[in-house]
Amino acid sequence: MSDTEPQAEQAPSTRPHTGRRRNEAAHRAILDAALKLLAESDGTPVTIDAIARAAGVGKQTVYRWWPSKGAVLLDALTDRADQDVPGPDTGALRTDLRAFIAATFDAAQHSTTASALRTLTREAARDPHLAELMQSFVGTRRTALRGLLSRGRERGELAGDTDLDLIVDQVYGVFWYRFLLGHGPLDETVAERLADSLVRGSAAV
Amino acid sequence: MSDTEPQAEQAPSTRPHTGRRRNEAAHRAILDAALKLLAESDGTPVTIDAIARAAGVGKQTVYRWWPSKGAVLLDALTDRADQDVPGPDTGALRTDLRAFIAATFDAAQHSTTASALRTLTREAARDPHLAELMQSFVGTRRTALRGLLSRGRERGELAGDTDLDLIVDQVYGVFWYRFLLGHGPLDETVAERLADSLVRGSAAV
DNA sequence: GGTTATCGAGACTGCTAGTCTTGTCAAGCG
DNA sequence: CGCTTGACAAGACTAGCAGTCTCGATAACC
Repeated sequence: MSDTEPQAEQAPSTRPHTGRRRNEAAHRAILDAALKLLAESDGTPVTIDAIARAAGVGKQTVYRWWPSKGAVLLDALTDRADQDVPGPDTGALRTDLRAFIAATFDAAQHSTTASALRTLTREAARDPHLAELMQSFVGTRRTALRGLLSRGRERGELAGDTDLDLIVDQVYGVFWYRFLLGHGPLDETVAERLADSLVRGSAAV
Repeated sequence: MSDTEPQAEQAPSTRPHTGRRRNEAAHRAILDAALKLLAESDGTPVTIDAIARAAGVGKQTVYRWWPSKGAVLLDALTDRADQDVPGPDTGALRTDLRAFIAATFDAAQHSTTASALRTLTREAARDPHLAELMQSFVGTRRTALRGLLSRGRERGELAGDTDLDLIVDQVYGVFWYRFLLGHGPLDETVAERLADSLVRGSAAV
């Protein structure tokens, strides 16, 4: 059971001691180890002990820089994940929305990010601190989508009384629901169908 | 910290010993205690120890009848929750859907069920066994909704190539998303807007 | 050159799921 | 009647994990 993992990253004793200065190499090793374990474990929780062992650091070193396990995990994910939020502006709501949704679905397909995100979500269910951190991570994207919809409404592509927040939640609702349960596809076809029906459903009369 | 709870249900020593026969009173006491704790704890996990103590039974008695904590919790919820799935049939898809969604939203508003369901979901994130049990619980409702949509499509109220599963997931996606995060309302107005835009979005041409 | 902050390692606390133990009690069987 | 047996309440125990604390080593800083 103790040797099932590829075992660390070789770095344990290699890394030079930096005395009273912060050891940036250790910082990186922790993030790398966290991301690696997050990506490998499909669903099963990632422990701090495992991260520390894989990074070749003491647990105290982890807790010196991050307040909780959740913080480490989220940091590891955002560190690598493309932080750039899609903000397509093709001039037409339907195509903007198609692009946005497709990009969102696509980003979640890359297996490394996917299993990391899945694990992170599961952990967030128990860790309020992490849940809060994830809220702000997700908030950025929600805001971008809302802006995109708002532009469309101003151009008259959506009815003036359209509930934009509801549309945002329909998009992310479907996304998370399928992403977490995995009972239906999240491909480009679905993205287009969803975008089209959302626009039609709230089109100006 | 040990006396914050109303403390048990008085029954501990009151309940008569049934010797070699199963004690149905204990069975009920466990379910009642589980539901009560589930309803009281908003978010914070419910422990088996707490259930056993509140029911005045030994932990072994709990595990004699249920395989895991999750099984007890789900059993407690389904035992009380209205198991009847809404299946309105008004003759028109738009009104059927409005009624179905409104009923779903409404059922989740009753505080007892709501916090129980929320806690249960959080636990399911960590307990695969419970997650599986919940799938079948939820599956019944998904099937009912899909049937409702299918009827509408057959009546020509939806385009023939409509992706019914995507609509189902939009409904439950929005529901769970808002239910768990609580950032937006789940009232009748939202139910109607959602139903209307879904029908319009996939209406036959 | 002494102080000080970081480091790796790992012991330790506290919490919880699930198992095992013990002594008790009544039902069923002879 | 009296012994066996299964369920029961209580709680000790194991195992796993988050987060804290301790310790000896090391190098920066004054």
